[in-house]
Formats: sequence, C-alpha cells, structure tokens
Amino acid sequence: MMPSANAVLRKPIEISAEPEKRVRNRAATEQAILDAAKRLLAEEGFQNFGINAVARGAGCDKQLIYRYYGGLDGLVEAIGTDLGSWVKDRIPDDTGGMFLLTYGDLMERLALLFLDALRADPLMRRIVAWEVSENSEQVRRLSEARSKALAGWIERMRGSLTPPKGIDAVAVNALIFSAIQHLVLSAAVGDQCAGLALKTAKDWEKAATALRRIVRGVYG
Amino acid sequence: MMPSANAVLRKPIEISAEPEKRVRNRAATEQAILDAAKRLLAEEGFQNFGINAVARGAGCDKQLIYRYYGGLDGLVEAIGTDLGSWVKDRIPDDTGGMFLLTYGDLMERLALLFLDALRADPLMRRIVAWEVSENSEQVRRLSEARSKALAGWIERMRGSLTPPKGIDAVAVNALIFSAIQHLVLSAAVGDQCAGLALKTAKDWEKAATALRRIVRGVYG
DNA sequence: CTTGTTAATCACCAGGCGGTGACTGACTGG
DNA sequence: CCAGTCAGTCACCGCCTGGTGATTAACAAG
Repeated sequence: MMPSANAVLRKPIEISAEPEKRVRNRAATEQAILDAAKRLLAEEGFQNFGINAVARGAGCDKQLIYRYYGGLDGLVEAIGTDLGSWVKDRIPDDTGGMFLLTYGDLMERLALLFLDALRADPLMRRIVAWEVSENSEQVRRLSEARSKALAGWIERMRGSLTPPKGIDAVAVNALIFSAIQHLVLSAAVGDQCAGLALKTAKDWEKAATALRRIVRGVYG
Repeated sequence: MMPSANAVLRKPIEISAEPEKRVRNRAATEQAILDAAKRLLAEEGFQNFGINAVARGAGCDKQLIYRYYGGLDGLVEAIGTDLGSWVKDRIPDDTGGMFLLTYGDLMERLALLFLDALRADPLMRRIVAWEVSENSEQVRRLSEARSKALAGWIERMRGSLTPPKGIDAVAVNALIFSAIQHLVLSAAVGDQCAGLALKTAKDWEKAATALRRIVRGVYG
C-alpha cells in the first residue's frame, strides 16, 4: 500500500513560512476558532457564516467548534462577550482634553467618535447589518450585548451632564445613532448613501459637518 | 406495478377549495412568479431567497423562472422595475392640502411620510436591509432603482422650494433618511432601537416628535 | 511497556441548493 | 390527420451545508 507515499499524502499542507504547527493545545485552538469566526464575519459578512466556513478558516475540524463552543450559537455568544470590550478598545473614554460644558458638546463629540469608530470596524458593521436583517436568537443576543456596551459608554461619558428640558433625549439620540449607523453601513457597501458620495476624506468631512449641524440643531 | 395506485400517487395534491388549476397561461404564470418572489422576499427576507423557494411559492417548476426571467437575477431586476411604481402607490404625491411655505415644512412632511410608508411596507424594508448587507450586482441594481425613485419623489414634491443658504442639504437629508431607515428596520426586527421602545402607537409618536424636532433643528 | 485521557481528525449522512437536458401534453395551423 | 409550437414537468447532476459517531494520535502516569 505504499506506506511512504501515503505518509507524504497525509502530511499536513504546508503553507510556506509556517514552520511548526501548534498541536494539542486546546486554549490556542479555541482562540484560533474565535479569531477565525470574527475575521470571517468581518470580511465575508453573516451570509456565508457557518460551521464549515469557520472551521475552514481556523484550519481545524468543525467538530472542535461543537466541542469547545457547543456549536455556532455558542461561538456567536463568545463573540458577543468580546464585544463588551470593543468600546473600551476602540472609542476613547475620556473627553480628549476638552471640557464638555453642555449636553450639546457631549453629543456632538459622541456622535463623531461613534462615526469614526464604526467606519474603522468592519466586524461591528457586519453585526449591525446582521441585526436589521435577521431575527434569530443568536443575533438578538449579539444585538443586546452591543447596545448594552454602547449605552454603558454613553453613560460613562455623560458624567453629570443632562439633556435640555423638554427634549426626549432617548428618542432623539436613537435617531442620531441610527443615522450614523445607516450612513456608515451604506457607505461600506456602495461608497454612497442616498445620493451623497462617501468615498474621499472630503466626502466624509461633509457628512461630519452635516452630522454636527443636526446635533447642534436639536441640542444647541 | 399497481397502475391504479400509481395514478393516485401522481394525482396533484389538492388543497381544498382550489377547484381548477390555471393551465397553459404564460402571462399569468409570469405574474404568479413575480408575485411569489415579492411575497417571499417581504415575508422571509433575502436570506432564504432563491430559485427553489420562489418556484415553490409560485407553485410551478423553477425551470419556468429561468425561461421567463433568465434566472434569479432577471427576476430581481423585474422586482426593481416594479419598485419605480412603489413611490407612486405608497406615498402621496400632493401636499395633503397644506401649503408648504418653507423648505423646513417640506422636509418635515417628507420625513414623516417616508417613515410611515416604510413602516407599512415589509418588502421595502427587506430591500433596504439587503442593500446594507450585500454587495452583489443584483442588489446594487435594486438599490439604484430604489434611490432613483425616492429622489424623483423628493424632487417632485420640492417644487420651487430651496434649502436655506449655507446648508449642505444633500448631506443633511442623507442623514435624516438614514435615521428613518435604520429606525424602522431596527423596530421591524426587535420592536426597539438603541434603547427606544418602538411597539405601541405612542412609542411611534415619540419617535415622530423627535424626528420633527431634528428636522426643525436644522431647517428651522 | 501499558493504560487512560484528551485533542484532533475522518468518514459518512440526509437534505437543500442552483442548474440543465430530456420529456409530456395541449393547442394550432397546414 | 399530422407536424410544429410552446407551456409546463420530471429526473438528475454536482456541490455544499449542518450534524454525528467512530477513529487516530499525542502525551502523562503507573
């Protein structure tokens, strides 16, 4: 049965400059799976996101995903847990040296920070798109984790500032953040949104100006 | 081989109160396919939208979809063509008896009309969600048809009104319509958006008020 | 060297998908 | 009456998906 030839065939595929393969290291494999899942979701979107694709991306057998995460659902939940630390890593927690005197100052800054953060994070964008496209249990949990982290961030930044009397800040802010999310998502797939080009830095500067104007319009 | 039993098996499944089946009517079949596609897309979303599902929904063989529409792409394009008439059917084209004196009056009315129209139209919502989730050729065409129809509607309603000087109306409006779209989409899947409940009529009234406030904030 | 544990893999399953070519059966014009 | 046209159906293909035992291989302890 040509054992030597068989051995050659069975040798794992060696991508060049990959000297040694980690073997029998559960923690590392778990991490590799989680990383692959996040990478895949960020790069390919949720459409072709499945057990097989993740396993392929992690370079391991899909069985391990069932073992270590209890299936795709558990894996998605693990991503959601990571999401809690997203805000911390991606969005500055201080005021950047400026003194925020009014609620309007605060919201302008938050809106612009959120805009940039979302633009820079493909994974987050895919999750937002996922949220408005599907209603499964897994995506609902993901959505919850995200909104909780975001609300926490806002609360932390808010300090003792309070919105102007007579304004439903929750509703207004929901609209403002909705605007940012849809704008960024739309730009990510087609470099434009409702006739507004969103490609060059100058385009984005215009969008930011409009956003500032809107925020200032409601909050002064 | 029990021909009689075979005949029974081959008899088409009769759903009760379906007395006669349309036979050999191409135009009707084409329409049935298109209707099934729109219905499926509206009810199930783009995730499980495929040749087999549409054929099943239309109660005909998928081969006919290839023949009459040249495949899924052509079918989607047919949906896009229909989209042009959406605005006409769904959103009033007149000013509802009110005189719009300012650009702010106009945009407030447009925003509220668009909000209600989108809330009432599941197909449109699915298409919007699709737009921000995928980048294929078919969805790009769909997106284009939609945005063109929308832009035309706005242009028609605008009349001779012009935005205030010094305001980038394109950018501002893109943000406003983005806000509406994301809000409605978010509500459609989870009855809320960024902590704002969107279930009861009262909830929506709050959202509409906030929207009015935002529009008035920028356009006066 | 043997035994047990556990990381990791393999082989296989049913079922759905998009897609294609051959077929049936009704109507129609010569 | 017969041949052509055309709506509609069927059977099949290869591929991929999610999911499940059974199996192999590395390592540590006795």
